[in-house]
Amino acid sequence: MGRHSCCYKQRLRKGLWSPEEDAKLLSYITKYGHGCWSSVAKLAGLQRCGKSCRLRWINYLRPDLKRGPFCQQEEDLIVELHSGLGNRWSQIAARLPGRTDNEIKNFWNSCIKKKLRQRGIDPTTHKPLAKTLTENDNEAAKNLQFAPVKSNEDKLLVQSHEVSSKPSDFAGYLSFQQPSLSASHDSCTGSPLGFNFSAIAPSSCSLETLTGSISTLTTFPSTIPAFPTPPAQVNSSISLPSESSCLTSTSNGAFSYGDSSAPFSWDCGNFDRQRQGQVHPVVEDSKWSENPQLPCLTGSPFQAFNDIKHEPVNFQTFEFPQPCFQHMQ
DNA sequence: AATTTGCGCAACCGCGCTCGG
DNA sequence: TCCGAGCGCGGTTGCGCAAAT
Repeated sequence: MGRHSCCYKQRLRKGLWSPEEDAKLLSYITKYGHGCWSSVAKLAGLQRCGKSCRLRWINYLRPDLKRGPFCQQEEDLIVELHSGLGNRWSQIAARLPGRTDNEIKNFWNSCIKKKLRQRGIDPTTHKPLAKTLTENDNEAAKNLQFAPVKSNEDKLLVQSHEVSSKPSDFAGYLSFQQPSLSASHDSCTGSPLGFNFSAIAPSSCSLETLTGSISTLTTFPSTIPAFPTPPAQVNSSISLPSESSCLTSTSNGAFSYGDSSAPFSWDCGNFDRQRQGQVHPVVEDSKWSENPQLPCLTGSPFQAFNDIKHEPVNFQTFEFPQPCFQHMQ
């Protein structure tokens, strides 16, 4: 990446156009027409490359530009044309008088794409997102309740509130690789609440497709109960909240507190479901560190994904001996 | 009131094509 | 046939503003 070669060589201006530059270009082209763009720049007295002048004229100064928001008819036409032409914006623009390819491209990327996804349509293929599911899948999934917990570029975490659902149920509804699974439990009673699973979409499958596959299985709740966000810095001991959703046991018996959208989560080691109570987290300033006052053992380090910064985070598992747990009741 | 976040849009960038010397 | 300049296109970036926190 760097300055466009022609601009660099000739020390030409870049960036936003000033009203004076616009006036010069408009005045020149109105009088003489554009002809060769590289000479337009010189003859109009502009410190710009021809390419920049051409773009400014086509996308902004041209007198036949329509401007203003797209109407519904235009939007429908864009969708229709895109289904046949794909991302050939200039060809699409040729069918919409007064609109530029750039304008249509921006409108597509910022608005139409979103609308199509909301309607369960893949904006690339113009086909339903859940095309991999069969009628049987949808029928069988009717009784399941899903709630998306958090998604990132290639990973989807979904929580089921249906107690009776089994991990194998979820795997059956996705034609992707076997998702990794863990159970969630009520922190007070220890009774199962459901399962969490994360599925990693293969490269051939977009996140939208994956999300769409799940969203068509059942209706998502309009609001997802928020997990409490852990404080950024913890100096003293804290109590595990009593809300069942805050405590999630994992397959290896460890438990974690916090949700995947928090900057970090706490994984405090083996948790005895019968022994709810207070623990002393050893998290400080978003990083794990060992609190010397606590008699904890360090386990194997592992890696998680920080959904805020979109980068991997290294974690350390801490195993607390029994005295670290104080009964709530 | 200050800061952060999200979004829309203008402009840039690199690639590929065309055309003339 | 080759080469370079110019042009057109689609993808991407980054600025500025408004909304949210």
